[in-house]
Amino acid sequence: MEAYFEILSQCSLFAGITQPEMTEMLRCLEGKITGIPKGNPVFLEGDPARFVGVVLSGAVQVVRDDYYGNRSVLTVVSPGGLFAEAFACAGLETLPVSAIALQPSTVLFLDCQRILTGCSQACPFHSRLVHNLLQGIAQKNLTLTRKIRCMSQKTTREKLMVFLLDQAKQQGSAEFVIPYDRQALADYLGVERSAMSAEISKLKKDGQIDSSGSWFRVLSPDTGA
Amino acid sequence: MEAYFEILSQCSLFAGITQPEMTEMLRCLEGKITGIPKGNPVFLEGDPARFVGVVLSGAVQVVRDDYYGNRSVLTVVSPGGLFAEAFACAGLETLPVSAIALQPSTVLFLDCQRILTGCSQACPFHSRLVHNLLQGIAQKNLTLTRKIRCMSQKTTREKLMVFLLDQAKQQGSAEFVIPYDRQALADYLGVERSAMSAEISKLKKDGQIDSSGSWFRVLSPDTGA
DNA sequence: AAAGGTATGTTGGAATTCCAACAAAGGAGA
DNA sequence: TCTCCTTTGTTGGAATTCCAACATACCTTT
Repeated sequence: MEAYFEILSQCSLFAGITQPEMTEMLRCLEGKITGIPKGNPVFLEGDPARFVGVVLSGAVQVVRDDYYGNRSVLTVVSPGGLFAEAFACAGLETLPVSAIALQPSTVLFLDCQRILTGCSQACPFHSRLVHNLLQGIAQKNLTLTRKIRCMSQKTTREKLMVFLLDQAKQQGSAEFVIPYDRQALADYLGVERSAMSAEISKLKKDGQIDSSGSWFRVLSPDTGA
Repeated sequence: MEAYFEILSQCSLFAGITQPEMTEMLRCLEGKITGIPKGNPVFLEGDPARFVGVVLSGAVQVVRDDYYGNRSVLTVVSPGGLFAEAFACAGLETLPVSAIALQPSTVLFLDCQRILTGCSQACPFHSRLVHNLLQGIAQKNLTLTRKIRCMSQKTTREKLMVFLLDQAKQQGSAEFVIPYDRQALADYLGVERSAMSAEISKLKKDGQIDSSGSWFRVLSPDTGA
């Protein structure tokens, strides 16, 4: 278990927790480490949603089947990544998704109730763990909300401007660098890359923004005042 | 404070907590009840994001200003509703939004750290409170994810089908009733109401679905097998 | 039953987006 | 430096969506 300390320390769930604390904690939580052969399920839709998973090695793909059984990939989780935490914390009885090992993988399962309830020994790190869990889910909440705000705009131009103004506000400056290339930005906004590129050009021509690569500047609108 | 028991008991944060427990808890948490005149701010952007708010009476509007100062309404919170919880839990130092009382309102503020940390008296209801808080945010997470899954589809038809298949799966039946009228559904999916109505008609004509009002049935696709 | 109002369905042209194909601009490696 | 490959920008026609206007259905009130 100690072999995975480095990976675990990168997991948001264990932020600010040292190795000795972590080993004690894992014992206390009765965390279970399981190896899963490539292509095998980590869990299946309908399984009880009791556990959060941490990928220790390999890669795990979370997939969802619609009513007809058409499968779509939701996420791919790398070592250090957490998964299924929202389902467990939301109080779902069963999982609405499946997870499959893309490579031979090692996964740490933690009982969500055990994380929340705290142990009889009043282990002092439970509150930290809960804090981390809550913080992670709340942050994801904010990123999802931001994305929806962009995607809700009607036109590509509006989606872009909402995104860029949000970045400017977040980074506290009219000049900033975005963490996406054009294709990733288009995917994020839910539009066509080429159409988006064209729109960026138009925004530049119209004097609304300036940009070069992943660098942008939003220009003060001429109020005419 | 007891006057608000009925409202508080409807708040997701206090689910499963009885009145005597609640009064003890509020004392323990040092909850502060404040009256806010109509039109006055409940809090302003930039204020420390330490508190979660519960509307006890009136109505509170959460608004966001973009980089240029254009204001947009994010939510309107009614009595029993929780707000600012994601910001406080995500660990933001300052609030990225403002809140304004639409009517003369009463708001209960709770220190988020105090909720999470637990009190020295080992008040037995803290864990329930944390559980409720986490569960609420996790559930919101799932609803946001669902919405994004629909909105990410390219065409109105695909958005509709993803939504309907998701409903069928959630409700465990090919027949179900949706909790939206046409306008609300269009807003949810981010499309035009009239275009969506037309698309529903087409889907019916194509034998993909059957519907009447808020009742829908998704029909098994003819696999040709 | 009539009238008014609201929600829903339908339609046609304007506007926008998608799509595919290609051009241009870098970057990495030989 | 040259070549190959990836990323980004540009363009035109096809497809889709928006928008506004109107028709129809349903519900409530009188």
